[in-house]
Amino acid sequence: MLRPPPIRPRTKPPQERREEIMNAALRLFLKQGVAPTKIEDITAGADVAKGTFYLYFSSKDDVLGALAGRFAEELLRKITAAVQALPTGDWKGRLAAWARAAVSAYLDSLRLHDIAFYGGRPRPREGLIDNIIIDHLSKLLRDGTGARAWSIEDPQGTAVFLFGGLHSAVEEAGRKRPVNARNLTRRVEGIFVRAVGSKPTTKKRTSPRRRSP
Amino acid sequence: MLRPPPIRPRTKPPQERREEIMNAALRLFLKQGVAPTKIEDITAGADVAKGTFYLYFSSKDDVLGALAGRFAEELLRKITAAVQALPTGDWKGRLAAWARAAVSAYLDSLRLHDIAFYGGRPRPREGLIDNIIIDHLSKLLRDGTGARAWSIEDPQGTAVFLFGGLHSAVEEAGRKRPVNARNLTRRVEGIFVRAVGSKPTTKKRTSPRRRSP
Amino acid sequence: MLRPPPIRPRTKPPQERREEIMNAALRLFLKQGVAPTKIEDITAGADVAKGTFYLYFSSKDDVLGALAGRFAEELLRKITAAVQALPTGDWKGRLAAWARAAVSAYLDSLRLHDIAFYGGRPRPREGLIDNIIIDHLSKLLRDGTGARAWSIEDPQGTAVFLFGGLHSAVEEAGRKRPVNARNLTRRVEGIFVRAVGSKPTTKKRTSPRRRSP
Amino acid sequence: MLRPPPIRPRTKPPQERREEIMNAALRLFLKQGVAPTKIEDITAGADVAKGTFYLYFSSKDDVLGALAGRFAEELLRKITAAVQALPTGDWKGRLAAWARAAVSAYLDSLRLHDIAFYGGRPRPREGLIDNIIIDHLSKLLRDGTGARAWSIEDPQGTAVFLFGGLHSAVEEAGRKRPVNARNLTRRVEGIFVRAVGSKPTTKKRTSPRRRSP
DNA sequence: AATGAATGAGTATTCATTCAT
DNA sequence: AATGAATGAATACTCATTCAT
Repeated sequence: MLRPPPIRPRTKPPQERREEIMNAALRLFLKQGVAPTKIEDITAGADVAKGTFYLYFSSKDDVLGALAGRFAEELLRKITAAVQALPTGDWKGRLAAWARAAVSAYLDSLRLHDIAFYGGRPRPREGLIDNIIIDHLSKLLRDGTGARAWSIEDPQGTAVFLFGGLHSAVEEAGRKRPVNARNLTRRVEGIFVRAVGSKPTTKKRTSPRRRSP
Repeated sequence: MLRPPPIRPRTKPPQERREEIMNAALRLFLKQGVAPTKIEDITAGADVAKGTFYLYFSSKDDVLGALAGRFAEELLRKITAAVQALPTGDWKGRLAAWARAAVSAYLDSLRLHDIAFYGGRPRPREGLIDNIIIDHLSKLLRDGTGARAWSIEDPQGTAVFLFGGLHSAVEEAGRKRPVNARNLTRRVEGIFVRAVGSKPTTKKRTSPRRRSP
Repeated sequence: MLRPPPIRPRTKPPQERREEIMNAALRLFLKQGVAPTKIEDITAGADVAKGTFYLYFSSKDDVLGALAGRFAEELLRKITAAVQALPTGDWKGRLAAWARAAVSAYLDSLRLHDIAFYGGRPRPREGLIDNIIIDHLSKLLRDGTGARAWSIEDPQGTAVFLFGGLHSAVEEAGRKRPVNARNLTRRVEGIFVRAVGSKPTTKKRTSPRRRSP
Repeated sequence: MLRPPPIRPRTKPPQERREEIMNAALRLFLKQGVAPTKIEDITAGADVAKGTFYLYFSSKDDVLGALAGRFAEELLRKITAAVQALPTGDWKGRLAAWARAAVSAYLDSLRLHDIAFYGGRPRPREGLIDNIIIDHLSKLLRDGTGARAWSIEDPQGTAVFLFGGLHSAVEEAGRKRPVNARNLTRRVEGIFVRAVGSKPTTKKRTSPRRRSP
């Protein structure tokens, strides 16, 4: 009497199952976005029954969280390794290494992070509406370069960076009201100006605060 | 035949109705996030019937888009005004003004932008998972300040800004593959280092640190 | 151009729709029991879409409650009418009328009440397990009749009644603990004895518990 | 090879395991009702694995049945013992003993019986919808007492008993159609009237109703 | 005998969208 | 233009039951 060989073992180490489900979810989230992905898609992708999903996660949001956590851990590990490879004294080097490692890790998984954290709409509306703002900044940077006020190699990329940073800073500030608008503004303004390669315009401002002793 | 005068006019100028619906939607998106907001919530908030929504918009995504457009327009208007108020030659001033205006406009509507664009999850779970990464960067900045490698007043805020910028830059890059990883990395690295108050590390760098003249 | 005549009006007075759904639910609950009846069965029975159910009720339990309320109202109306038809002074007549009206109303809708209130299992297990207890009481009543201790026409029916009453009384008592077991016991005992046509065992009980004389 | 002695014996006498499962089920049925109790709750309560349940019972209904059987047996044993303790000739005494024993046994396990047999909804909605009917009867009994038509010490309790008995009688009748409505009505009516005691027990009570002091 | 991971049919519930009035 | 009752496809989630170990 022939018995079909048990192709797939009925049970697996829990951690392994969990990982498989997470991986299937990740794959689908990346491919089609979070919202349009149904629990059933995930279980089909992981080759388990629907109920099995709920043995490991309580909802789609739950996997999303697990995915985010996993990503953050890995990212931190990479960055830490990169920074520690440099001598303690080389601060700029370490900072640069930090940036490099982070960019690299993100590039490795590209849209993943965004997706994991923001629930990544299928495609942030082809052509990001922010664009009109970023383009405006980009033009300012380019014009300034033209006028030799500063020298920016890639105005568009820089504009994107600055805008993204600004956005984050304001959002973060909004998270802990009341917002000290003056401080926030000064700080952002300072980074903008320094980032294009100049000192913050200390001029007129009498003394908002600290003076060199 | 006497008709009691209609308390609420059954019809209104279309533009006005449209605005009312948008405002109701905005209010709700801000309060509870986009996904959990039902069309019916919006119409209830705008004090119109459910069907009326579809007279002005074709879907929730449609209002979201309209909201985003309106925000972007206003933002651009404010920034432009601020920049144009300065003399053409004052490039740094103009850049600073740009930043100021943008921060200010965002603060005006705080979470709005993020919500409108990212479908804002109810609240990125108090304490943004990115935090562990940002905290790491923050510590690096603080340590460097302690070691007088640079001088950062607000390491946490700066970390948030830099991380946000980095994130945007990578994301943007990912949008138009193939990514020139080398360039991207170099650019981000450069902004990081400049932002903390130094020139990009030209490697040859004789003096790691700026001295006050 | 032929238009199919609108057979079924798309909308109806809310109260009417609600009634139709309740009626469909009742019909099904009676036929197959509450648990096995799916919401979809109900909507199919009422010839409405599934969603319509939730426009009028929030769950199956909700309809069940509405059904119970409706039944109680009708029952009360019938009883009240019957009692008021008799002269105020005729107390026994009124009590008898009460009983008659209640029995009659229940018979009208037979299993309905039970179903509405207890969620009526499809069939209280053909042959009610209580039977062995009731049979025991029934035999006692019959034996007593044989011994001319009393005269009971229908021992089985009486046993059912007494057992049902006893059950209700204990259950009700259990509802408001602490239970005064002594009182409850005395009361039930008294009704038992009176119901078979005698006076309660006259009070003589001096001590709470029996002693040998 | 040394194996640590198993703390909990992996196997037990079957009868014992079975009892443990029944007890766990009973406890849960009493606490939260039958329907909301999951098989898994039961096995957790009995400290066995899910699969073990199916080694002893085939379904939830199966345990329910076993529980009911066990209860009926015990009840019958107690009643029989109580009745047999009295001399054969003392019929009223025996009837009274029957009632006492039954009440006592029920009180011992309070809600158990009802739950085991009727699938006891979590709690027949605090305040039994029947109440409006029972209250009506209760008022009639009280009024009659006031008018010295009879003397009922506890009108509410008596109403509960009579209503419960009536309900059972009708339900039982409905079980074996065709119903002889005339007989049923006469019988119930008779019990009602007898149960309140034919003559107004005028005895001790000086004034039937409260007077203002 | 006992376990508990895995299964998947069964169902309740939601909500964007339509359309007769 | 406005309404809101009605729709029903889409989906999340449950839980009794099985079975490989």
